[in-house]
Amino acid sequence: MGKSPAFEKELSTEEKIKAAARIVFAKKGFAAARTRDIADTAGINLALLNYYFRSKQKLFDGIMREKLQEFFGKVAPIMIDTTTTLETKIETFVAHYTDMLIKNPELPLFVMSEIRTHPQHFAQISPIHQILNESSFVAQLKEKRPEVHPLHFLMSMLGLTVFPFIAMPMMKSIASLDDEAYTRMMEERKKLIPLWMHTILDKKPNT
Amino acid sequence: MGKSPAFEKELSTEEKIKAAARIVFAKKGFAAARTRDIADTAGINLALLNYYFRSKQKLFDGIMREKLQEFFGKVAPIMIDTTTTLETKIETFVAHYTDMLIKNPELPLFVMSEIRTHPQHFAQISPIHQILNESSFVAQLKEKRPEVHPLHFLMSMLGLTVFPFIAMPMMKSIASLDDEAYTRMMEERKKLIPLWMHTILDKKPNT
DNA sequence: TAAATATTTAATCATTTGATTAAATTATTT
DNA sequence: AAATAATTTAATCAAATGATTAAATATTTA
Repeated sequence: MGKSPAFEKELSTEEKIKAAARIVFAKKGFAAARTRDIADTAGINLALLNYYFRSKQKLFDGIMREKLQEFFGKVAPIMIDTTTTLETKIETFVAHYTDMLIKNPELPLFVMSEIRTHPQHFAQISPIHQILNESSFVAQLKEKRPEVHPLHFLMSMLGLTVFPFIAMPMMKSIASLDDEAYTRMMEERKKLIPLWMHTILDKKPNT
Repeated sequence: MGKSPAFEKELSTEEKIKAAARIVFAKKGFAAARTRDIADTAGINLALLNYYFRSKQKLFDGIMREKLQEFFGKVAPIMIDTTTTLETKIETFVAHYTDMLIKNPELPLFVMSEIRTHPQHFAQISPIHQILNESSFVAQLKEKRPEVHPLHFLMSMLGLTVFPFIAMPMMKSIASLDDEAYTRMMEERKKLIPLWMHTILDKKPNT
């Protein structure tokens, strides 16, 4: 196959395989990714994949654990922090996630697909379940809007932040935008989303 | 394997195959779906799949075209309609999509995955590109908030409406909800999202 | 420096899969 | 009733794939 990515030098064979696996699994998913694809991308012999990782499935599991940790690992500390205001939490979350997803736009679809097909992998990430059960964030939401289930606001904040990355190819096509223009829109949303979240939180229905 | 779904009677063989294909492809995606899975689910002999559809890929393409049409086919008429207000458009869109996705919660992930891996399939759906280029909806957004790119509001409305279905397994797990409770939350959002969209549209930044 | 260990290679294999086929059966047409 | 067409079946096949293996090479250790 063609030239390997630039990571070919300086990395150990094991790290080369993982780097290649991140690329190929994110792009194609588990079933459509071939071990030959991963070996070619890593620039190594196919047998080494089994030598280091025992099987395709084990390699995938390791990459997925890492990706789930990357996706969810930082959200819990933001939400649990009792020293920050609700406004700060929202701004920190939106800024952090937008930056991470600009770097890894395929991550949400990758992670959500895996959670839908293998929910048991997700259940193992214990910090996630603290978000609703014992987080300062939820306590602050309940205090501000006790009549609305806090999950509504959580999924709205996630929807406003993450969905544009999930729908990125569609949105770029609809609006004829290139990557750079789309990234600029995502940067704009770092300011817009916290503003919107606060207007949503402040707005009570008229009755 | 096992007992076939209830559609086994009354449908032609061709329709049985398509119904089974919708189930298996939505659940597993193209690569992980085996033609034997589809045949078993349809309760027919494997060779009939090729007799009627020529190949797995052609069968998939037909189902995907149908699903893309289902996902996008109704949004354009809502957005292009020059006789309805912006408020009505938002309410109609949210109500329609929420109802559709309650019935087909795996549809957004299925469609978004395909658009990401094969954007050329999406490019063929011409009504979608009318949404930004010549729709009443966008004209109304520009009139109301000329200083904000209308794509922000489109992706926000989609994010608020569609993302909770993409993240449904995750959200159900986090909040320990069953399907029925989650569906009730989605119904609540039919009222909440239009309200939120209007507060977002009405809120200008303080300067 | 020899032995032990780790890594790598090319070849190979078992299994799975999508597709094909000849023959049989059923349905339709003449 | 016979001929034709459509549908179905069981068996089979070629290709691809994940995994294995023996042998060679490189590195480390005593």
